[in-house]
Formats: sequence, structure tokens, C-alpha cells
Amino acid sequence: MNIGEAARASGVSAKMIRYYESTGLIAAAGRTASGYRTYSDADVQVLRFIRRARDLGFSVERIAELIALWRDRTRQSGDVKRIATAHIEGLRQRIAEMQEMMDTLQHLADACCGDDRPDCPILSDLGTGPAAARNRHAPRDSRGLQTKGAH
Amino acid sequence: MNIGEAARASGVSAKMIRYYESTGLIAAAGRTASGYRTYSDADVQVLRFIRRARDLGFSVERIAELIALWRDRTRQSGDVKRIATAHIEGLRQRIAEMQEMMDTLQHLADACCGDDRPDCPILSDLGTGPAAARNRHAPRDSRGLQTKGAH
DNA sequence: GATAGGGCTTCCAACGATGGGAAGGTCAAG
DNA sequence: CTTGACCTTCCCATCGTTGGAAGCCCTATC
Repeated sequence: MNIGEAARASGVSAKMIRYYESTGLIAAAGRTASGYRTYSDADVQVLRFIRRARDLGFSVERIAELIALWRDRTRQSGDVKRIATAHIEGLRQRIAEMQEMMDTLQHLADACCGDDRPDCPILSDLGTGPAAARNRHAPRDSRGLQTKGAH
Repeated sequence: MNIGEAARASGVSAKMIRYYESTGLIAAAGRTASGYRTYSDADVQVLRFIRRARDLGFSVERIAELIALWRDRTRQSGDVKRIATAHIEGLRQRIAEMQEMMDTLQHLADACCGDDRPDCPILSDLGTGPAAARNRHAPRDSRGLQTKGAH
């Protein structure tokens, strides 16, 4: 089948299929005499694997590892589980960070009457730094960079 | 003060300060005779505002709006609150999506014994599509986002 | 005065994953 | 043969941030 059909069957856009091929995530597809890429059902299955893994938030880099394990009949499920749990942990952290942002913002928004007057605790917070009332995380070290082996 | 000192005082890297200037988020800094940028305490305050807003997950585009309101003494706090609540809503959605990924993955990881045998429900799920057992979201729309920045 | 070092300047590239679009070749139906 | 849908490659843009190169400036020390 052509790339468009494979895209429809897998849920991966034709653009991305070409991209995955260019980066080596998937093998180069076969070609017709005129240069069109051709895909088998097995190819579509790989694409669906990728699609599903992307939906679960795995990076393309991790997906490459997962595909390698998927194809390896002598794999150890522990290796797969390690990748999955590491990803879960990454998600957990990012969720926690965003949750913290959200809590802080909700707190500020609740304190803002949101009418036609200019007084606004949200802007006050942004202008003066985190309100001392709720220091959730240790004061961000106001140092971004310096002796950390720069240049 | 020089850009390096302003960076240290604001928590925004010199690189980013130049970038913000180039995109128009902040006004072009003054220059010494030899071309060095110079910053006042007021400039540093703006940079800190930006830093804090970035820490709360606002996009640079939104920050531009917030700074405009910040400077506008005739602003209506409702405008600020609208921006904030819209951002809260965006965070809420992205958190929900990631939470769903995490829940699914945790479910799969729990079912994976993670030993030296090849059998692995995680790979089975990826290879065959979402397990029918827990179809949380039926239609699965077209994109899984894993980073911030809905563009 | 010469030199070393650090800070500053600009410009260019890369990251990750995806979409948009141009310029042109191919295929199938009418 | 024409039309339109499809395919090809190539480049650009996103978004925020970092890295690096080449070169100028400032200060301190010899």
C-alpha cells in the first residue's frame, strides 16, 4: 500500500512516517519503480506501535528501544518494565510541577476579584516574587549558571 | 549594570535576555559607547517578572500581555484574571492527559512481572492497541502531547 | 606597553515532534 | 489527453533554551 493508506491505517501522518524513516526509527520502506514508498501490513503494525507509544507520551528515542525489545524474542520483560517505570516517573514529576504551578495560580486567581479595578494580586506576585505565604518549594536558587563548567 | 550582572540579579540568563530583546518582549537596552548593554534596577524588575511568569508556565506570548497590563495603571484586574484562569485551564487539561497516560502505564507496568522472561503486557498493549479492558477514552483524538506549549 | 582572562558582542545551529507549503513527478478515471 | 488526487524531495516555522565560534572590550598584572 502507499504511504497515504498506511498513514490512514496506522494513525501516523505521512509526514511523520517519512520523518521516522529519515531518523532511522523505522526501516526504509520499499519503493515502486516510480519511487513511491510501499508498506506491508507488518509495517503498519510497527507504525501503530509507534502511534500508541507516542500516545502514552514516550519519546521517539524510548520508542526505538521499545521496538528493539518488541522484536527481540529473547528480551527480558524487566527491561521493558524499567523503561516504562522510568517514563512513569518522568510523567509524575512533570505533573507535580504543573500541579504546583496550577495551585499557585489558582490561589492567586482566587484572591483576584477580577473586576474593572486595577488592583491585582496576580500581578503583584509576578512583580514582587513568590508570596512568602506559601513557599512551596525551596527558594529557587537565583543562580542560573556560573561555575558549572561553562564553556 | 552589565548583562551578566542583570542575569544574576534576575535569574534570567544573558542569552535569554538578548533573546527577549530580539523578540520585542522587552525594550532594547541602553548601550555603552563600546556597545555593551546596560540595565537599570527597573529593567531587572521586568526580567524578574518574566522569570516568575515563566516559572508559572506562562508562554512568552502571554507574558507580553501580562507585562502590558502590569504597566497599565488603568488596567482591569478582570483582564489579568482571564489570562490566568485560561492558563490554569490549559494546565488542568495537560495534567489530565498526562495523568491518563500515567494511569494506563501504571496499569500495564503492574501487570508486567519484569523478570527475565520475554512475556510483557506492556509490549502486548503497544503492539495490539489499547487493551479493551479499560478503554478510558474511546476515539483517541489525533495527538498525544507530552511537552508544554500548545501551538 | 604587553598580555592574560573574563565579559561582552553578533550570528548560526541544535534540540523534539510536527505541520505547512512549494515545485514537480505519477497514477487512475473520465 | 486532461484532471485531480496522490506521491516525491526540500525548506521553513514552531517554542524556549542552550551551545559554540569569531571577535571586540575592559581590567589587572607584569
